[in-house]
Amino acid sequence: MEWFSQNHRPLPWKGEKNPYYVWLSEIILQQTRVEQGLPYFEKFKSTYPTVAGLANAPEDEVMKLWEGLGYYSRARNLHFTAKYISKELGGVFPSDFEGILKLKGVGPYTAAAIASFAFDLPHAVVDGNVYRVLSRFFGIEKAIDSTEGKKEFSKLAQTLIDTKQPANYNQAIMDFGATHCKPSSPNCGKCLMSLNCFAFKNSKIESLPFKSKKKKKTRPIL
DNA sequence: AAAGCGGGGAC
DNA sequence: GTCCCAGCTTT
Repeated sequence: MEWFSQNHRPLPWKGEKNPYYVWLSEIILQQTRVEQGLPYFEKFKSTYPTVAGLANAPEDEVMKLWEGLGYYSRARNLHFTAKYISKELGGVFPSDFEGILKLKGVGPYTAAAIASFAFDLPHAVVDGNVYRVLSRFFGIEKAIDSTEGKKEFSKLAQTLIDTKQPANYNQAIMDFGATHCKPSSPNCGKCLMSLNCFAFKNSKIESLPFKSKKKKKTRPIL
């Protein structure tokens, strides 16, 4: 958080408290780089300023707006959930973790993100950035793509969160992973925590985090 | 537990 | 080519 206080990336969803906008940004950013998702967030926000607007939009219009972003089930679930919130929940976004997690297209990461950013609830996010930062700093070699590994990281993350400012903590650790503790060529040279970092001290920056799954094979040439 | 889903940038 | 990205759903 000290690092974060002096390394701000100004992004339109930072500090956002409207759960609809937080949700929208998080769905768009699933497995998607910030730079790629940014214009889509602006498009959706201006086209559908409210969840009711999104709910009332025709399906093909929503899909057309999503075009080019990939993982199209996200768009279908986005539209479905907007209709659900608008029609079944009276337009009121769920405000507790369990309720948020029930929404179609919302998993553990996104539920924690919405809970913390929009409602200041102390749920730690665990995304690709968090896996990387925690595995390196604590020297956790358990596979991040295994059921057991996910449980362990999630449990650890939850013990680390600053319960007084969960939104700021979650933003900080993800930004730190995205721009400082990067997958390749992390900026260990000027890292506030390198002297306490297991991976840095043991030359394991390149081998952490550990994944067990084989690389996806190229399609055989027929 | 493993597979399926995508476009795109960095190396 | 390979890896990874503010992951989730289905098998």
